[in-house]
Amino acid sequence: MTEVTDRISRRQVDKFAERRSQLATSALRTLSQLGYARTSLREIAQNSEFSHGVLHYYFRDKVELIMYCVKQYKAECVTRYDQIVATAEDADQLKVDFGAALAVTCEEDATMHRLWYDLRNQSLFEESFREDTLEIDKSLEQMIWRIVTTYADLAGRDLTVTPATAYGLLDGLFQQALFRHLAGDPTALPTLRTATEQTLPKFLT
Amino acid sequence: MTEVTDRISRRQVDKFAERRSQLATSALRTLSQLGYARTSLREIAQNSEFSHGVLHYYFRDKVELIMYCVKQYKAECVTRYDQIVATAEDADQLKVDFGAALAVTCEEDATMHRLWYDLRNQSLFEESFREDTLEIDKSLEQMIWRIVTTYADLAGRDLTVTPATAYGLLDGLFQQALFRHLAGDPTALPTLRTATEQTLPKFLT
DNA sequence: AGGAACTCTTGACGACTGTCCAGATCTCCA
DNA sequence: TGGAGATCTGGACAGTCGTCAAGAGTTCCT
Repeated sequence: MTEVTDRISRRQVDKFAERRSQLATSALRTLSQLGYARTSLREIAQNSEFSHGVLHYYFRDKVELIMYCVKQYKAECVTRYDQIVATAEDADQLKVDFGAALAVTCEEDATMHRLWYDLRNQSLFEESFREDTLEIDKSLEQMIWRIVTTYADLAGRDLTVTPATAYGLLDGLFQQALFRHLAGDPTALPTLRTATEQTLPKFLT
Repeated sequence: MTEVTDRISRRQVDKFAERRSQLATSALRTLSQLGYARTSLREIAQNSEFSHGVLHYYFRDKVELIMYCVKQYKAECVTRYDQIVATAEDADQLKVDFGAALAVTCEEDATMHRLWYDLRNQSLFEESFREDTLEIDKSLEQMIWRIVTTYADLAGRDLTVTPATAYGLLDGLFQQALFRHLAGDPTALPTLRTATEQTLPKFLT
């Protein structure tokens, strides 16, 4: 008896979770196109295959939906450069690969990155966003730190920056490149590559 | 005749400009508290001594009002560190003074800085914001460049960064500190100081 | 003193928002 | 196959939004 209802409820839970994820994907697409300030629940529903009422069947309110979206986005992000770390053989190659990877995602995922910066900024005004945003930011910092420490290891040198500083500096470069790229500046991405390659060595002793 | 009407119209123009500026100041206060997404014209008017209708007497629409606000904010910003540049006597002093000044404004003007980052982000979604935002960003870059070149001069060394890279890196540090400070992290401001002091030397040969 | 021009208030408008709910539709087990 | 529960629709709700305009109030010159 318990086995059966467990199986049932698990299936229902899975289906429930699947639809939540599906709706979150639609929401992310709309959010990344319009930004937080201009995205309404009706707009999200219109870009999905459901009506607007269903959003409140799967999410308590707008905040819960957006937070679910942000967390789903996080999972995609934090492992983005792990392969570069795993396959790097020397410091210079890691440096070049990392700069190139930054430029690639800056171009391909531009709207998602711009959404991330938008939502991170919203957390400065909307208290309910803050906790999750800080958690994601922390994991991004750790992701950068894996790159930087691997780079130092391969170079056989010590680091002169803290994890937070390394993340702050590189995030500044990336954000600047994203702005200029989205503004139509064709030099934004090459500049991001060279700036990254010139910055990483400065982290070493 | 022309003289008189000129005098009149100039006085009227001045009064018109004064009231615009006054309304923009109210708007900036409200915007910095609520953020772009949550600020309405009625809210702005309520935090001023006028009714909401007057906003459309002095500004064509919401976009023109906010752009006027941003430009007014710009004038306050770009000369912020000029005195430090003017009075600096050696590189180490400039380094320390600059880090301290960043930490001070990060604390005292926290809500205005958060508004700046909010509006700069909006320009990634709202095309009409872009031009002015890029212009302000450029002047901030030049402001940072004045600091950095003065620092290199006093140190008697050459620079290894472009103006854009120096701005991107330092802006990343500042933004990170602003986030953590507003999130209640008491180490944010001391960390900003030390990180700035440790970063500036990395710009030199 | 009168009147023209400027300034401001007030209320209205249509559109849009998040939320909720009654009921239609679907799924799936007994 | 029937019916219970899960899922989904579409409309209604009370608010808020930007915008506008009619008219009251003010200023200031002749």
